[in-house]
Amino acid sequence: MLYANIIINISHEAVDRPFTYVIPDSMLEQIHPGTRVMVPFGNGNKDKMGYVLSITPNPQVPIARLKEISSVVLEQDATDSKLIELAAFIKDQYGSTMINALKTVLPTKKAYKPKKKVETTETDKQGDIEIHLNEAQQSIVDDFTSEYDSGKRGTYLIHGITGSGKTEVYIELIRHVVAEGKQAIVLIPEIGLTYQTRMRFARYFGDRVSIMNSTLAAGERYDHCERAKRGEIDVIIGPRSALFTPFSNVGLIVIDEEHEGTYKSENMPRYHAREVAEKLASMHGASLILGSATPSVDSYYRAMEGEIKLYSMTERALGSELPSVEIIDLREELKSGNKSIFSGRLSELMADRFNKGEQVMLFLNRRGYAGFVSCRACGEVLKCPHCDVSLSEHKRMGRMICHYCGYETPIPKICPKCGSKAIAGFRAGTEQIEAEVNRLFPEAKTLRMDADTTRRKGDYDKILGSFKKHEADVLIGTQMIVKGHDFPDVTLVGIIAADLSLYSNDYRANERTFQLLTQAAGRAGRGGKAGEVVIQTYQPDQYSIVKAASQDYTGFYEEEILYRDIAGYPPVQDILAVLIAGKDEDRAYLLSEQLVNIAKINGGYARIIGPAKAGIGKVNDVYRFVFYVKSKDKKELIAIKDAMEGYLDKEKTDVNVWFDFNPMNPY
DNA sequence: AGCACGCCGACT
DNA sequence: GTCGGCGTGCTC
Repeated sequence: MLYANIIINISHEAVDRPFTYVIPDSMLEQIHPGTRVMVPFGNGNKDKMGYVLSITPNPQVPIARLKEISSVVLEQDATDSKLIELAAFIKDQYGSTMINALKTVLPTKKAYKPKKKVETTETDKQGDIEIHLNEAQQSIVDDFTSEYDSGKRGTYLIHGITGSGKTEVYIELIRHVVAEGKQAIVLIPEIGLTYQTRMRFARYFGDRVSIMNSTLAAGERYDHCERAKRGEIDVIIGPRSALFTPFSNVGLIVIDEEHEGTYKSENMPRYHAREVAEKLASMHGASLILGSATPSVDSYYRAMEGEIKLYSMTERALGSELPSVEIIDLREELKSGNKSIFSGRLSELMADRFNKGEQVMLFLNRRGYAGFVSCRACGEVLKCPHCDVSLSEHKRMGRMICHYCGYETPIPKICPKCGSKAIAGFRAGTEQIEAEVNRLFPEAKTLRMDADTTRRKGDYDKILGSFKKHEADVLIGTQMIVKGHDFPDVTLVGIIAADLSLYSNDYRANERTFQLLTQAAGRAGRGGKAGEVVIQTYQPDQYSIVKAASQDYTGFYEEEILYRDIAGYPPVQDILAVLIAGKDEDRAYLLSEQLVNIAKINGGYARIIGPAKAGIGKVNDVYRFVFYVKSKDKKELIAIKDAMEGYLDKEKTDVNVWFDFNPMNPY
């Protein structure tokens, strides 16, 4: 006998969980995850509509209490059942409860107050504007559309250097599928679209395109969903959650900047938008386009293995030259007595640009004025009393902040341990760079962009807009200034400390460094003028830095994949991280040992590393342990995860367990 | 969300 | 005695 776990279509917290029903033999064929059924519910046995989540041979509830499904709904809502099937996929792949998977996938049913009307674009009407494609762009469009028209579907990777014009290619491909009455989903990294790109899409698709903001309120998201359901839009552009737009017939999914870390969810379930998009594409019979100037090693590996098709664009669309890049060895600078943040070469070039009235971008891979505060007399480091990490200094606010739990305390004047006054923050931050620029070039106007100066909605656009209007000579910032913005007057990019992103103990450190440097360098010389890039580093021989300087992606990839292969890291092997957290340290450790045992019993070739105290062993007074399971066969890892989930279902414990496949950050 | 069960006030 | 108030709690 088979049973169905069903969620009742009532929008209320209290019944927002599955109920089990007997599947009558006559319905066995028709019932799958996502099927809409009618079931008797509640004391009055009123017929309610529900969605089948999953099918199981052994129900959790005594069989005597179960009722039968009364009927299968004739008109199946294809979009809803697709999304539920997608939720089931997410649950299976990443490990989570079905409810959590559903919550990430289904639009909020909550009613919303229609406040201000949606921002309207004051653009030209949809239609026939030059799109002019160059040869490289046109050949991709031709190849893709001919495959598409012959009924072929699949995943494609467009490797196009910065400025090669990927957006125009996307627009052409989308136009092609939209012309067939299908819809398209375009994913962009959380950081948002530039104004120009937004305008370009609006120009081609008029009011048939909807752009989701990453700071979207629940009500607004609901509105997008309703419009999509009513068939009022053909194209949705948004962050990873835009995948869950209830379209009836998706023809194409585009993931721009596919290497970006924001495509991996940091909440439970920790799904990767790339993988979910591929599943969604196959459900709809759609194709998936991945695009990047610096493809993820994961995707490029798949292209090299012949799993997905690779397109390359190696020239800038407007024909401007790639910038010339110099690597400056900071060790030599120190030897020659230069203690400034800027090397001699960088300050020389900055002076030159200020004289010419051109603009400079200074990039630092570090947040705020942050960094730990330590005592130079006794060596004491200020730590969070609740977490196993050092506190970060936020000078402007005069406070020390824990980036893990939010704990705050004033910046101390004397060392709490020995009373010395020699207590101070280390490391360069964007604030310090700004101060240094002001000191060396008092006439240069500076703008700073980092987590502190972009706190409010609109700050981001304001700073970039102001820089674009040339209201400042220098833009100093973290990661967020390197994303695809065109500043034609920028002819110099300075990377202050290229190796900062190498110091994390994470296998992706080199990949991340290469991507950041390549993208930062790509900001220089986008107008007619030639650009120069200065990369300052203490490790001038590191391959990720050398290859970024020569803008040599394949060279980087070849070195990187060699290392991944030897070390057994993704994409050559898959990793399942299991995080165990509990207030009681002993119980948490005991459970991690039990789970390791289950992994050993259920795994054939999988290797297990741990359990060990997590890198950050305590957060908010909760103790954390971690172990990793590695295998060349992802299915094996999923089976191990399923076995552990089964154990946890039965065991009932106050210790929390999370799964994370191919984690983006070490635990 | 619905619907029943439940334990106290004013009604035939 | 008993009809009905809606507070509380459960729904496979």
